[in-house]
Amino acid sequence: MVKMSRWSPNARGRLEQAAYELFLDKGYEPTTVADIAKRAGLTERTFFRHYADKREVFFGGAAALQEELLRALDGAPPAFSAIEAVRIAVEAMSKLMHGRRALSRERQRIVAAHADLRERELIKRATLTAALAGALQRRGVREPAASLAADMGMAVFHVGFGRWLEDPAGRELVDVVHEGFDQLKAVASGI
Amino acid sequence: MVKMSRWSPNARGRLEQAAYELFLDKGYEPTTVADIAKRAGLTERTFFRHYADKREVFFGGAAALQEELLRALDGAPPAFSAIEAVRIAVEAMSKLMHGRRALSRERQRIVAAHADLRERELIKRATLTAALAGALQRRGVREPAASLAADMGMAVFHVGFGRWLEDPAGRELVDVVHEGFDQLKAVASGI
DNA sequence: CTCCATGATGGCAGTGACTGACATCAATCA
DNA sequence: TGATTGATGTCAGTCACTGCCATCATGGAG
Repeated sequence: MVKMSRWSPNARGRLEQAAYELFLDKGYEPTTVADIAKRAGLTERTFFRHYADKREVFFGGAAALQEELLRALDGAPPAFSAIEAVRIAVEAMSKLMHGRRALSRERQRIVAAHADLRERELIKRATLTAALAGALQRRGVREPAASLAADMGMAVFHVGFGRWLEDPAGRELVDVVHEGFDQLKAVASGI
Repeated sequence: MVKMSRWSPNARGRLEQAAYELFLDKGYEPTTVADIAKRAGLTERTFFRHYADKREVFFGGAAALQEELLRALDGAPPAFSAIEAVRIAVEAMSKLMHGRRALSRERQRIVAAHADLRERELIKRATLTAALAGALQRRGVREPAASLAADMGMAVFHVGFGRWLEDPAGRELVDVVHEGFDQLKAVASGI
């Protein structure tokens, strides 16, 4: 039997939905948290029970990315080098963006326009990087190789992501990222 | 002849000094901007004329780093590969930290303890990275090699910086970073 | 010399993000 | 039946940050 609450279900999702609608409509800054809560049929106070702050509502998907990243890394053959394992993990994460290019571009447009949101995005990236480095260490990779490999992998992802959004050929992110690792190797071989 | 102002000189420096003293004394969050301004003999309103926000007072040195980074990159021999040029630039920037290890460690302790400040630090790093990538492009390096090389260089700096702060041997940052580039090459050769 | 523009500052009233404390009340469970 | 739980509401408060206007030495134009 389905549990019935006295509250409308999925408050968190309604808040996220309301936030996106309002951000697209009148922009990020002019939209107050009270506006978002009102549109979701809730109060400002309740918004802050679901999201630590106004920006967080934009980054609900980060947890799923991290799960996939770590899951894939753990699945990489033990014989793989650090950077090969990172490549597997980052490419697996990239597959999650399949079919989301238009959405991603909209979102990126908003994030790029607001320093607040860019800061938050960078911290999400740093968190992913640290998680990746930690998982590499548990795999037996020593420092600073683990941190460097993690940073390099996330750099390839980040650069690839930006190119994917602009790619006129409409390739898949996985493919852009895959190629990025080859380019990384080429650049590094210049030392 | 020296210009005499009716105001005490170096308001900006006094604000920075006051902020550090208060942050070390009672911590970052409990210190209000009004506290800082008062200690500097100014008002809150004036604080915000010198610093865009409360965090910015912590990152006054970033501009000097960027100048040195770009200056050194422009001075690198044209025949150098992208990553070699980046190495020159990042190592030059690293030299600016000479003799500042104790200070840096204090500062890092505060920054690490506050998500706000970590976010701001990441944006400073991203700004440096973007500036470096742009300078590489003006040098003739194409994308995505320029962005990848810039990201790799900043990753080496970042990882090296962390190791430098903890290094029991007390080596210079330049040396830690120099070694970091070799380790980067080793990691990348694993692809 | 007079007057005016400049520029760093102060004062003040506001907005909006975020927090702590307490109340509410349907569902659930002992 | 009665206690507990958990998501929510209400309210007052703090503090970062902004806009607007006033102040007032300095320096230059006339």
